[in-house]
Amino acid sequence: MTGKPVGFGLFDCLAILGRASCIARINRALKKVKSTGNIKPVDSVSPLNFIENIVAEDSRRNKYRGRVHTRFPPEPNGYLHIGHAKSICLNFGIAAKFSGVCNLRFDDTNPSKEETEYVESIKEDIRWLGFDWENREFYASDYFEQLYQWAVQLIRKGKAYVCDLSAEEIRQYRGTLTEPGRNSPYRNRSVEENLDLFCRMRAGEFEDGSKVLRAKIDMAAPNLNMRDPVMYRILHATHHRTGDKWCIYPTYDWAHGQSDSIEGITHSICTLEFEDHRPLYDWYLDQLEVHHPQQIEFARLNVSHTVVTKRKLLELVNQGYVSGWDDPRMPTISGMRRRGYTPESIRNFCDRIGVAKRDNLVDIAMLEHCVREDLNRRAPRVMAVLRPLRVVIDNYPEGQVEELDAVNNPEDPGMGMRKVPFSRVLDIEQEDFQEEPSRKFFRLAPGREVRLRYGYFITCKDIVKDEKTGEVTELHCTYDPATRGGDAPDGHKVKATLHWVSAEHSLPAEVRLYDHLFTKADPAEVRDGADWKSNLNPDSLKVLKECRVEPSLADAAPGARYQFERQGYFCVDPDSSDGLLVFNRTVSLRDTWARLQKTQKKAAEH
RNA sequence: UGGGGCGUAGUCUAACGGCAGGACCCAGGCCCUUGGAGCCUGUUGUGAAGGUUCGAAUCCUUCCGCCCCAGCCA
Repeated sequence: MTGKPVGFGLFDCLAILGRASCIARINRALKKVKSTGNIKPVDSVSPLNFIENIVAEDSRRNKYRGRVHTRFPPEPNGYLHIGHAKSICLNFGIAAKFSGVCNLRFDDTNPSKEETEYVESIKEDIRWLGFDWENREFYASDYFEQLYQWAVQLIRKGKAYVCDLSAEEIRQYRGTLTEPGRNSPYRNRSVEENLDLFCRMRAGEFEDGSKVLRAKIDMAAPNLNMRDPVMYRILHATHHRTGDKWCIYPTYDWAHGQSDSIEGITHSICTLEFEDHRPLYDWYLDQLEVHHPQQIEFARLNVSHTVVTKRKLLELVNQGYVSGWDDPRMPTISGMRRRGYTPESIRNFCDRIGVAKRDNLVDIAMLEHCVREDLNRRAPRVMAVLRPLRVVIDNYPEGQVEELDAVNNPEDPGMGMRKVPFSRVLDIEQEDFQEEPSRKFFRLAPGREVRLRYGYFITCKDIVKDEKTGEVTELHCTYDPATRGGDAPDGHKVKATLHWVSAEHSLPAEVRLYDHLFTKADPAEVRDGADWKSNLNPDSLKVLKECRVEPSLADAAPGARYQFERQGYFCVDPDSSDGLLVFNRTVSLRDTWARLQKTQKKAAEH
């Protein structure tokens, strides 16, 4: 007998059944006793996704000596978007979970599309999201010499050749999905000739497009990627890092796997479309007999009512449909940052949507939920009137100003209190008054009493209208001095509480209201022949210039986030100047009244 | 049509031969000085048909549907 303890605890359970199954059992058991006991379910550890399961298993079996090393490999040809955030969270997250590290590597193999500006923005965005690659900042262009030497090695093995076919001819020789390709007439050049030609390609003796280096694999392979893929092309272009040192550049397929290998990556995580390329990467690595990372593919993220491909985002920027990569309507990290999203909310979103292999279209409501949830806990409350309607309190002493106490955040008493000035002339929200109140509208109307938040109960006594338009321009009300702070001593209740600002003390502000960028959940869904941009939402931006905000906002700094009570979360835009605050609406509050109105309207239509 | 992948509520995702669970959305209720937040309740699901099994989302067979690949882009 060994000296194994007799007790049977959680860890034995874990060891025998596996973690996930064990937690499921415990939770099931707890659910049964939930009504009787005060026990919390075990949910502190979110279940592992399928990639993490693979890594966990590799770790357990001591593959790569238990080492876990991932990388995030962007091409610096555009700004990062929410889809990249998913990949970043995945790669850095796995490294963190399994005590490994994650590299940042720029896959900069195409000088004609890549720029330093993109490199800088990518680094800023990853840092802002909260991830740290320490000193592991790499570039595929760092490996150009090694890649070249490896290409020479393949030529020597008779596994690569210089081909003089034009791009068009290569396409024709490649065959189709159903028909095999034909061998290039240059496929059987001697090793010596290939070596000489490849060397002269590097030396700049040939025109762009006149020659390429190709792997010699199998022109009849059912996988098109194996039909003698191009490894090097001639490109007399200036590279953002290597300048004019090179005039031949490796293709992504030739560079990517070896770059991972050089960095000692254990798990190369990428998106589904590279699944077909894996046999090619494996072939290269096997021919070279170098470290062989394991590639695992997952489905890229799609989000409803927006587009998440760099190509389309670039098009929106270049054609002026948005103001730039950081337009707050863009699903880019920089756009979302400017819009007021927090890194925490984005990371949380990436956690919740999970990782799998099936195509997906995540409802943008999930993203909005995540940022509301975060900002609800953290954003200080403040009062702002977006579309002002003048209210005069006739029985309030002229010239009197009271400083009323207001709570900064009911979710967090630690955020303290502030003073808000109250006076005889106020502004309230236009939509908080109806002359002829509709069904279930319980805000201000003639003869009705409501509460002004942190202020007094007021009753609407009279309406002033514009003689020409008939539009209500001013309300005359009376207040009940006994209700200061918002409570009636006799205990009587009012059904509505309105936000307000003091006309004399409030500050002017511009507010930018954003809606979904596209009207359709899937912008690609178009009637025959129409462009995806025809689904652009014409009302995705509304600018309100007559807004008034409470004076405590005077020193609000760009980037600061607030909840405008009863309206939503707003973020100070860098466009703000000394005289004028500019706010972006990050997301509205959940609005049951608006939803009610919608259903009422629908019911009326039918 | 060749190759590669994928089908679990309206959406996303768990369950690894053993009670189909969670989140979002939606609907209702409680509470309330935000029609906010919070709390409670509810509706809806294994693409289809066979087979193996005491037991199938899970294994097998057939079928159906969707996505990716014919860049010297990544």
